[in-house]
Amino acid sequence: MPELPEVETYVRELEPELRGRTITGAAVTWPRTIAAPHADAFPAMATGQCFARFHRRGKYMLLGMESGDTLIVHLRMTGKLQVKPGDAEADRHTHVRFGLDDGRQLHFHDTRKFGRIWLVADTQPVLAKLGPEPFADEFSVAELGKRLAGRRAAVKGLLLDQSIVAGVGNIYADEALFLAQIAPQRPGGDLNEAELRAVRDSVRQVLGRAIELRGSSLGDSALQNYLRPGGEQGGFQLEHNVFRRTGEPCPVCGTPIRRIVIAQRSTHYCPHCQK
DNA sequence: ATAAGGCCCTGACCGC
DNA sequence: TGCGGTCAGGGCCTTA
Repeated sequence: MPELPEVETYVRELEPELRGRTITGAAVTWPRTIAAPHADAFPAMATGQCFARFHRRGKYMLLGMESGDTLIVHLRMTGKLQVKPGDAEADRHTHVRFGLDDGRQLHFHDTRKFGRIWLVADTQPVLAKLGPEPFADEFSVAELGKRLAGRRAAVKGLLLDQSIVAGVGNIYADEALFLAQIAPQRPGGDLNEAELRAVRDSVRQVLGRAIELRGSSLGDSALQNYLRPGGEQGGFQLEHNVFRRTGEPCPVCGTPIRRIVIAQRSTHYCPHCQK
């Protein structure tokens, strides 16, 4: 599932492909994909726009246009944004197609149909609720402590809350808590300063390494839920310590990795190393 | 304010 | 082989 490292990879790899290209047309075949403007108005608003600089905020891709508008793309579970040859067919899971002035196409493909696209002049309303970027100074130990203070919910669930820190999803929450040696079911408000620092540092470490390896691709055959824009796999799945390794030995102590459910999400951890 | 549960979707997978 | 039921999972919405 695309989280911050996967979205960062998309932004880095798509910008050189698309920058300077002009959209010559757009077709929407699953209207709910378009969050704004209304799907009926989307093709006309997109047509004629030229791609400029790309950015990322949390798990949102921000494709800046020369006009100042921004095409915001959230891949959610299974979304993919891929540049294709001009004669590429749209399969049943391709819900938005853009024509480009170099003859190629840009396809938004999404098996689960949870992904969303906005084309807006002002990104602020879409991004307003997001917490700090993990690599920003604003994601300090003190700030994290303030956001977790008094919270009784499990720290794992709180790491998935995008208003606490932006960009962490199920894979990286589990991997960060393993590195931090914190049990995922611990109430967030119970962490002391050293533990908060361990969580903060581990989130950065795991996301940074995953960006270097261009994300995690999990082998779910047809549901292969993350591929880079060119269709290649990322490499961080080879370094997962706990995620989807239930029953396998902990790489540190050998205790079998345990799977539990927290906040309706599968959670994987080492019951010996994580206190 | 916080927490918990439902919902959107589809394909994989399981048991019979 | 075929079929029905269950599950995963991010973000948003509703309910308590």
